[in-house]
Amino acid sequence: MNKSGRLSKANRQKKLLVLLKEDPFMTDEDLSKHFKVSIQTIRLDRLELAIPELRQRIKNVAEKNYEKVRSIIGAEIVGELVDLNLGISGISILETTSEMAFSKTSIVRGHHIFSQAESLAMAVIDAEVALTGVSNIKYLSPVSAGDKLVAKAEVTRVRGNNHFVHVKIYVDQVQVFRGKFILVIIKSR
Amino acid sequence: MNKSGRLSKANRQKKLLVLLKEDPFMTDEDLSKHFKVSIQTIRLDRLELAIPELRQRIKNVAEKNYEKVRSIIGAEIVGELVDLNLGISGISILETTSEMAFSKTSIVRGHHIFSQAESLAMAVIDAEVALTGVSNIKYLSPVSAGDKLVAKAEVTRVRGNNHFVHVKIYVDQVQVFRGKFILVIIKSR
DNA sequence: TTCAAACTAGTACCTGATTATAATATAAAG
DNA sequence: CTTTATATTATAATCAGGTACTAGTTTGAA
Repeated sequence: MNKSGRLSKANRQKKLLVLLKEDPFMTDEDLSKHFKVSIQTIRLDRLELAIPELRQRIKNVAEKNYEKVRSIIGAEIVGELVDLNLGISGISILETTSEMAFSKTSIVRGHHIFSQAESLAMAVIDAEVALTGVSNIKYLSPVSAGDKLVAKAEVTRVRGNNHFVHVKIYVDQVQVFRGKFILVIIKSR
Repeated sequence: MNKSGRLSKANRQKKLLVLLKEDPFMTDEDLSKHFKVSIQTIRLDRLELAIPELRQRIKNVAEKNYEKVRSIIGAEIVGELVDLNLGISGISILETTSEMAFSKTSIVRGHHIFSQAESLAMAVIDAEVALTGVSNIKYLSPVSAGDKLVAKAEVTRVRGNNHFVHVKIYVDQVQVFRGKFILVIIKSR
């Protein structure tokens, strides 16, 4: 820090990145006041760091989350369906992120794993809507944020409207989850 | 529709609302081309319908979802914790929305219900992080979008690091779910 | 002291708007 | 057919939050 109470360029730019990550809604003017430098300096910093302007940043946040909310909350299937034999088996992949995990341990919260399994189980049943009746599940070992979950579902038995689906989830070939789902078909396709 | 292929004012304004709900990222210019009217007409429409300008709309989307993504994906607990006796019992409430349900039937996807149960089970255990080991769950009857889920958790047994938690979920006093969770404490508080 | 890096200042221009005022088109009614 | 009301379009000035560029000023270290 120099005598006028300002930070060095490198220091300022580092803090700028952090600041904008936390609050992407700050104008150059806000930032110039915050760092006690001119607007032009902020602009130069953004240019050097390849940080887009306020409106673009807001738009990015909007688009990213617009997508995200619709694909996560409203997903018909959690994860990405990579293989499907309707009524027989299916495979889905879910890339876990730090948001899905406990911040202290980076261990992915169980319900994300469950969600992938359940939605895959539903996807393999060839019916307009199936509803989970009963399931028996076991988490075999903890999953860390960043792990790529590969879920494999197999229909093991069909008895009337009841479909028994077995789902196993792996991380690098190591099984981390298994679950038995009993799905009831509401209405056939 | 008049002879020049344009819609009536009322009709256009109705469609304008729908269009912007679907895609809030359209400029006045985009809209004027879409409806084959002048930009000024679009502005008058927005004024009459009290629709904010593009940038404000984008900002709204950004802020709303910024919140949402962090509170839904990153939630430590799904639903709202309304009562808690650490190590003994707890109650949480989850207001279901149409996004949590299958669009065709409005039946809430099972994993949302499971998530509420699991995260409540974890909350009642007095430990820094607990991890679900095994659970046996049953969906007793379908939940419709808009239903208010009241989850009640009770610790039924403690054996070393294993905690047995029973969770029941109700809609209007009627039970819709039950689940038995075995939680393993990783590290005590 | 000097010299380059860092910073500041100023100008012209851009987009997607605003507001206000005026002109014109269209449809319905007298 | 003309008047009137409503709807639409045009025109100009202004704004925020920038970009892009040029030019000048500080400042700290050699």
